[in-house]
Amino acid sequence: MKQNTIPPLLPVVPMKACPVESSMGVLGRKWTLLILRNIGVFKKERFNQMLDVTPGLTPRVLSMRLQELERDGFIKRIEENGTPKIVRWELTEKGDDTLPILVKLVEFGAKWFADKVFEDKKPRTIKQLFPQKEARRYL
Amino acid sequence: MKQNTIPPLLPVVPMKACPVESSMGVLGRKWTLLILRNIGVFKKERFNQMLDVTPGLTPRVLSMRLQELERDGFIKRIEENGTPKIVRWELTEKGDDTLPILVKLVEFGAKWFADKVFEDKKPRTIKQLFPQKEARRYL
DNA sequence: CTGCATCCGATCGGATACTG
DNA sequence: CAGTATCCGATCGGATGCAG
Repeated sequence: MKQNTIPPLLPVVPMKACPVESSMGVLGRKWTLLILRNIGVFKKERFNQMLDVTPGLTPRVLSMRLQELERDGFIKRIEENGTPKIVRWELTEKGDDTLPILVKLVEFGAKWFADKVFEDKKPRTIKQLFPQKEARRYL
Repeated sequence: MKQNTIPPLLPVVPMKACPVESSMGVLGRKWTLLILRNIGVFKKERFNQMLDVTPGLTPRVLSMRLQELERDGFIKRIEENGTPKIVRWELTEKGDDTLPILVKLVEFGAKWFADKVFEDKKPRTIKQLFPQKEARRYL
C-alpha cells in the first residue's frame, strides 16, 4: 500500500528558472546520455568506437551530439597527433557530474524495465549490477 | 585538474537492452518529468493546477502526458465524485521511484546552470535548496 | 473543471553517400 | 579515422476552439 500524506516540499530559495528543465534541455536529447555513458563509464572515447557500441546511432547524429556536448562544456576534444588522426573525447568535470544522473536512470530501468533489460526479466539493484568498489564513486 | 585514469566499469550481469534507454524512452519527453515533480513534490495534483504552475504547458500536451504516464504505470487517476468533477492524479510506487532521478537533475542544474536558475547566479547544493528533514526521503 | 479535436509549422533524427 | 552533406519522412508539440 502506498501512503500519500506527504505535504508539498518546496525549495527554500526562490528560482527564476527550473533546474530540471535546464538540465534536460541539454541531456534530454536522443543518444546524449548514452554518449556520456560510453565515454565516462565504458571508456569508449573514440568516434568509431562509440558507433560500434551504440546500435542505431549514426555518424551524423553522433557528430551533432559531440559538438553540442563540447559547446556546452560536458566533453573535451583531445586530438593526438599521428597518422591516421586519432581523436579522443573525455568528460570535463561537468560531464563527470552527469554520471550520478545516469546511475539513477540505470537503477530505475533495472527495477522497472527488467523485462526489457534482462534475459531472466528479474529486477536488479544497482549494487547487483555494479558490485565493484570503483562504482561507489557514483552511488 | 581532472584525473582520467579510471578503467571501464562494466555491469556484471549481461543486458539485452539498455536501462538508460528504457527509462528515457518514457521520461525523456518534454514536460514529463516536470509533471511528475508537480504531482510528487509540489502536490499539484489537478489538471488546471498543473497548468497554472507550469508556464508553457498546454492542455493538449498535459493531457497526452498524463495518459502516457498512466498507461505506463507512473500515475493513477483518482476521480472524486462531485460537481463539478474533481480529478486528482497521484504517483504510483513506480512514479515515486522517479523522484530520485529528479533530485539528481535538480542537483545538477543547481550547480551547473546556476546563472539561469538563481537570481544571484550562485550555485547551490541540493541540501541548501531542500534543507527540510522530509527531503531526506529522496536524497 | 477536465479534458479532446483539428490543424499545422518546426524540429528532429534516420538513410545514404561522400571527404580530408 | 573522424567526421560532413544532402535529403526527407516522421514526430512532436504549440495554437486555437470546443465539449461533457
